[in-house]
Amino acid sequence: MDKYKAIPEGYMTVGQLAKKMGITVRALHHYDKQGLLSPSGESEGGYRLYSDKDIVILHQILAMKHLGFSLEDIKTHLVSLDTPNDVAKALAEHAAAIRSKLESLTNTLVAVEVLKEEVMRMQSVDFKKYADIVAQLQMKHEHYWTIKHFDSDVLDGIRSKVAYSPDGFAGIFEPLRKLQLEAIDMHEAGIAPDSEKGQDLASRLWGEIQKITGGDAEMLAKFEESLTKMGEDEEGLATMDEAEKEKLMIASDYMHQVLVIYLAKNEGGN
Amino acid sequence: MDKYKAIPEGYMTVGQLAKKMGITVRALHHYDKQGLLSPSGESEGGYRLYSDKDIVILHQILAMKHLGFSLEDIKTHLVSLDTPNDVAKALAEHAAAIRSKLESLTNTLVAVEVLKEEVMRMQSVDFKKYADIVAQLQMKHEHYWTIKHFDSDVLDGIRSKVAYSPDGFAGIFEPLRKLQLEAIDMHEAGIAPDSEKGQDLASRLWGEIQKITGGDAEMLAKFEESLTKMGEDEEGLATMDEAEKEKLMIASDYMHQVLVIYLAKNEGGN
DNA sequence: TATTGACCCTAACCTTACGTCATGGTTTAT
DNA sequence: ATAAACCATGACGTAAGGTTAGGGTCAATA
Repeated sequence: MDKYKAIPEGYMTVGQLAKKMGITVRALHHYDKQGLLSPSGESEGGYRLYSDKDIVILHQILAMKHLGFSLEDIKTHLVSLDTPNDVAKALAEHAAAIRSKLESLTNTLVAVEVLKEEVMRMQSVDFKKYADIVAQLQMKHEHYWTIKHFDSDVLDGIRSKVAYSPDGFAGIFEPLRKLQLEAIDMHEAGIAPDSEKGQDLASRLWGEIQKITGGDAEMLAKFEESLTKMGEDEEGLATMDEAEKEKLMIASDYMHQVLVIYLAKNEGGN
Repeated sequence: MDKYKAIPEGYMTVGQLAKKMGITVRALHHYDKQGLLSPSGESEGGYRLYSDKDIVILHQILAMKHLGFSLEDIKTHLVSLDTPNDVAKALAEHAAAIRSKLESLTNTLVAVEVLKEEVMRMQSVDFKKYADIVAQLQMKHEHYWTIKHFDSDVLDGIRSKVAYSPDGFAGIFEPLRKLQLEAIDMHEAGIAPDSEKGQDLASRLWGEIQKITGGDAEMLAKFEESLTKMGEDEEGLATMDEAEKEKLMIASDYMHQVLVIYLAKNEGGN
């Protein structure tokens, strides 16, 4: 009655294990070759024989895969023999990652539906709108104080970039945000804007600005302007607490100083 | 002041377009070679020159890509010259797909958090639990009346499969659900269970059952039993309306008849 | 015991959407 | 004219297996 039974004691072949776990034989072969799961037994003819111990490991592999880990990451985790606390920490981190994915997927959903409405209402298709919608949804996040006071022309000009870049908004503005934080640190450390470190910051900052504006002259000018007038806008600042506001102003001020010197020195070059 | 300007009238080179849209030059090359977007101009030296018309197309490409379409699908849509209504329909379909992804991602999130709690509480790691949690979340859906009355041992035995199969629950039970619908149709058409068509259904049904149970004898028996006693369970049926209940019973009955004959004929074989 | 059918082995090429060189030509500023 | 910055084509690489191909192995049957 039972086709699979006479195979060695307590062992399963690839096919049996695959069926049981809902994966393919090829996947098991792959995991073996990649060193993720080598069966603990072998038949005389060279068949892979998996034991219960192997199944436990396979469960871990599949669970982590379901969580979005790459096989390579899974492998290192398997070797690292982590304690329950480590596991809990990793799970918590992953939960956060999933949450942000959920958020961006939700944005996408909204964008699709808004676009659909547009298409039906206007009886015409304009996919450029899609980028605008996606970008605007992403820019709404209060979290990104980085750009609160940018000229709206600048923001308009980069919508496509924000929408289509692999990591969306963050992918574009995260580097800039880091530079802002650096600027604050340097200000607090009393590093002079015309010092080597200050000018190094300026150089990287200018590079980022170029990247973001795409070298477009008009946008470049407006972008610069936006940087220097950060903090003047009362309305936008209303939602921030004092500490944050303070930081923003310091960063803005320091970046401005540093840039002015940098650009004066490198007028023609670069 | 503007580095890029002396290039032909109203044309951009790859690099300029790439910067503007936040993608890479390589991607544009790729789209060209795949026949998705060939620039409408060319310089004497063989440079690709993109016009505004090309940008419109690129917007469509990038938007659809963001929505999760493959380049190949995008290509067919681009040539199909769809009307606004077609576009709206496609968008609606995609919205549904996104919703189901959202749902499964939400499940994943819950599973991760529950598992984390478990790990912290028990101070031990058991990844098998993960599959159980994920599977149970998926099985909660009322929608799947297919399996409402299955023996709980059967359900226990396939949790890993449900959790890890690429399309989750649906990936495993969708074929079975289709067979149920077929059974109803055949019953209504008055096709005899021992006719050729009836036995064809039986054969496919048996195949599915084998796939789901993985050929395990014990589970196979229970699965069969579950099929035949569908509809007896009052509690589970309470949430269905009459029409659905009726259908379920018809399907269950017809499938049973068909299977009994099939198994009697193919006792030893197969 | 020999055969059969279901299963297993390894090897090797295929897939997506580009990233990343390598090599060499083009444009434009100086 | 020459360099800097851009562009072209070509070819190989990636992740996680899918998919043949060619050929052994296992367990049951004749």
